[in-house]
Amino acid sequence: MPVTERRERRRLALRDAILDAAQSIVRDDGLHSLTMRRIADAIDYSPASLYAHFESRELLLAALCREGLAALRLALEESIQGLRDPRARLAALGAAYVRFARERPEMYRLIFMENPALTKGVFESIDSDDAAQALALIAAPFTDLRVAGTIRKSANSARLADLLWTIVHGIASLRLACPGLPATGDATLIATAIATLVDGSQPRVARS
Amino acid sequence: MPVTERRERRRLALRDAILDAAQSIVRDDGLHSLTMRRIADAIDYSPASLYAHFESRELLLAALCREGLAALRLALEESIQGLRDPRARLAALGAAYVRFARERPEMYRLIFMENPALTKGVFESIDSDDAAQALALIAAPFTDLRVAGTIRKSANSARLADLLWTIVHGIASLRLACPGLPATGDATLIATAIATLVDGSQPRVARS
DNA sequence: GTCTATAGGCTGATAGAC
DNA sequence: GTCTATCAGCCTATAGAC
Repeated sequence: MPVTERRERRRLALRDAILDAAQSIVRDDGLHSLTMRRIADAIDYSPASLYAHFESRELLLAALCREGLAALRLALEESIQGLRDPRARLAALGAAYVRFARERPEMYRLIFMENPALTKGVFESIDSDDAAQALALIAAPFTDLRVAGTIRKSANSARLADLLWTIVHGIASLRLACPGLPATGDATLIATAIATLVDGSQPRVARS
Repeated sequence: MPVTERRERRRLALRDAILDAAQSIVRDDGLHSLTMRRIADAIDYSPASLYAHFESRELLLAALCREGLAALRLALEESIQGLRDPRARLAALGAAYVRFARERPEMYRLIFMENPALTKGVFESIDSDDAAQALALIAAPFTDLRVAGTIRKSANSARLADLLWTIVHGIASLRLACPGLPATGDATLIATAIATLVDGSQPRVARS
């Protein structure tokens, strides 16, 4: 209620407006169209004003990146709401991951394909353990499968999760990079991946 | 020996020199440092001269991209020289693929992570069926395994090859994008991938 | 084919008035 | 905090002389 608090709220609102505008520009016209001038135009401010809220374009991109990563984690979480079967959860997670990349390709590019320094910085920034939580989301079903005895006791669920992440990232980034390749569709790739990851980790039995 | 032939040879030599210079710049200072000016400086010509050999920067990049793709295919071919065991060939191919991306990160970026239009154009250009041949290289061992009865008759080697490509591309591009993630090392990821792809495709047997 | 010169853009960021 | 004006730099590509 004090004046300074009101001011602070206004300040944050403008900061959000800047990030929202940036997001729209990235979504509509791609990452390389995101210039300070274009953001300023979109919110009807002068380019110079932006520097009162973000020290540099680089830091603005990092903030955008963090928002995107949080959105990705949310999409993954929502995808497994109500699913109890571990295999079904893996399938849902894989599909949701690839769908996110398809629906927001430029955001996915920003997070994972643009600037290693940016990506690394965001993944290391403390308030964004979104990454770790997302990976934990993927690892949990593998642990369940191991406990249930579907896959062998020696199976390493963290390693399997890393591998599944690698696969869905591979699918997503290949789609964004060379549309049409590989020829096998998303759903088939994901299904084959999960089937072989699980079957290939079954308890060993004697074979004829 | 006619004059025109000599001239043509000189012309091609200069074209190669341009591409070589471009390659060095990309390798040393990254893709975004590759400007017509810098190439011209490197070969001691004026920037304008380059346009006598490449219509535009875009077409120069496409030529560079094709060279990179050919080099990748060559690296894959060399990696399996003398290897007869299908599993060993798969392992070698995977390792060689990821090594290529690690050793020439900016080239890998150019081929697969930079500009979808560029990548698509290169993959569609007729003289670069390097892509198809590289994929065939990966599919062959799976076919051998099927013929040998190690994996089941219904296994689709093209699909498994697509999946393995997706995996190694996933590894490669994650390494370039966020160094250190995932925590599992390249070799382990590749080994786990191949082991599960093969084991997960074994003939089904009765289980206790 | 190669040159010089330059057109015609764009960019991120800052100084200083208000 | 926001503005105007601008710095200082980069870029691709072309015109026209030789």
